[in-house]
Amino acid sequence: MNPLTIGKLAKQAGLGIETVRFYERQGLIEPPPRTDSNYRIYPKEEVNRLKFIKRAKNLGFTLNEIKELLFIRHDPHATKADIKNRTLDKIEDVKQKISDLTRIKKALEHLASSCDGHGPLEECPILEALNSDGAEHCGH
Amino acid sequence: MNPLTIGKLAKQAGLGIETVRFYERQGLIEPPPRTDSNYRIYPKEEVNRLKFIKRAKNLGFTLNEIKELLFIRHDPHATKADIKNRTLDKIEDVKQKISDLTRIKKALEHLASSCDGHGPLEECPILEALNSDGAEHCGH
DNA sequence: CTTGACTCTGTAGTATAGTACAATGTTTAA
DNA sequence: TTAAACATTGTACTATACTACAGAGTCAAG
Repeated sequence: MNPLTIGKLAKQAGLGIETVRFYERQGLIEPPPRTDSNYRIYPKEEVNRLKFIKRAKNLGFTLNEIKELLFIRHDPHATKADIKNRTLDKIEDVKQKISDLTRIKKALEHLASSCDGHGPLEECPILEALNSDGAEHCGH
Repeated sequence: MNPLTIGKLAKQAGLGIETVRFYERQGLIEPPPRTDSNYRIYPKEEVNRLKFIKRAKNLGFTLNEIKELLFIRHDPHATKADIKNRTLDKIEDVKQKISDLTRIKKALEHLASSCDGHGPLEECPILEALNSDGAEHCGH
């Protein structure tokens, strides 16, 4: 309906043209159809895939991990149980990340609120935010 | 009390020795004191800093961002208000990450539960997990 | 109908974050 | 007391993820 050239696609996704072609070479997006003059033409939904890749990268996923996320339900030889297991593994990874980030957030909030007081800045360093067990925090 | 050589430190943090020296060159950890024979000796707390770096990296922070997190309250020329503002910015970043991850988690949980049914796998792709506004999801 | 902005392929260069020596010196444990 | 297992500096190499051309062809506005 409103097919996009690579330049428009890249702009809408907030990426460079070269990056889009790079993602195609890496198998993160499908090679799109071409015009008679060999120009790539993309459906507008491709913008969402690129935005997903961009944000997932920001969350610490590598391009390979993102590829797995994108294609997890497309392996025709995998059983539902296989897919479920792989999905459950990924859910665990994501939960761990959320938990780590939540602790960083708490440490930062603690620091921010200590900027309101009159004494010196709290000694409680952000360091303690990610102690391996995530248990106690500055002893209060 | 129980100072560590670089090898023991690296092992306890789950990193390579070369990586620890690399982080020192990058300013992520302080150059430690040396023995008479020029060996680095670390207090055992240094393990926590390295573990923090490791996990923060896994969350999509670059080494420079991690450096900022680690030293945010150590700039002697910054006012409390400066530090507070920088901290509030970082809190916003972290909140965005948590929100993105929460949506990925929901999409994965949806996929996992669709693996239990008898029909074909849900078409709902993980793609929609990160639509820019994060609004609707598969229309159910 | 031309000029400027777009596209193509292919190759090469960059930034980040390590990783792996080589050549040498130190510690430790049999 | 000597061999292994550790440490030192310095340099070079790698993987990941772009980014920037060159040299060519294509499209769209004036």
